[in-house]
Amino acid sequence: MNTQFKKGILEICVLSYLAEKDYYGYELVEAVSEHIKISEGTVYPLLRRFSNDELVNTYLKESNSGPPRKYYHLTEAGKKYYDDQLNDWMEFSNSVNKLLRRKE
Amino acid sequence: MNTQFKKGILEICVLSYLAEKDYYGYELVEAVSEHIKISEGTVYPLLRRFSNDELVNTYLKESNSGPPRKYYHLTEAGKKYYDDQLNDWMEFSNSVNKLLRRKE
DNA sequence: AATAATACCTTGCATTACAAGGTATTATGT
DNA sequence: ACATAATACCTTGTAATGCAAGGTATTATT
Repeated sequence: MNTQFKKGILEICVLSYLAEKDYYGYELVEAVSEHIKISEGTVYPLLRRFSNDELVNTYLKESNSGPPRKYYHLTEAGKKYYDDQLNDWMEFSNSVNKLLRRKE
Repeated sequence: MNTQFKKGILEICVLSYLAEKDYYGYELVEAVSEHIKISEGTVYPLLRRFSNDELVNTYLKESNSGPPRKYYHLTEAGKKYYDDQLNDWMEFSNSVNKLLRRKE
């Protein structure tokens, strides 16, 4: 799959899950990857950015089957950012589809 | 509009026009920009790549209202590449939409 | 003669995804 | 007990692409 297509979209995908409930990083990799392959090397830096921009806050939680997990919780700013990005994406993909179907 | 969204897609947009008829660079900027803003600094390097990969061939034609125009013509390889890219894009955007609507 | 419009082009920057590497903990197989 | 796999975190360097900002040259307009 064309890697370039993913630019900017994987961010929305991750936010979409975080809008539902708190996730830890590894869990997000698996969840998103059910639909679109995303790498750990993509997710962790992305979550770090969210954290720096205060779109999420984080907390650690012990696991009984492995190392401790770092959970990410969407802030109000994060929810707003998600809504905005989602709107932009819808507009964008509509524009692309209109362009591609302009001959009909 | 989020610049990242455009990565890889503008290529398909340009190909979509070239699949119809021969265009010159400046004309492509205007045509695509009716739907999605694309810069000259994007189009010319992109067309250069197409040319290097032999997805297009080019010819010059005088204009009676300005400098000569460099036209781009899609090769057979270019058509195939366009079809493939279009398929990938459809698959990709379907996957994204499925992910975003998974809760319904 | 000066400005705008057309048409071509390049350089350097910003952004993001990923492969490939690493560390540490717990589970499983032998 | 020991080795391997699975889980879970992380970083570094590379590749790709879009764009702003610059440039050149031709023709049209004022």
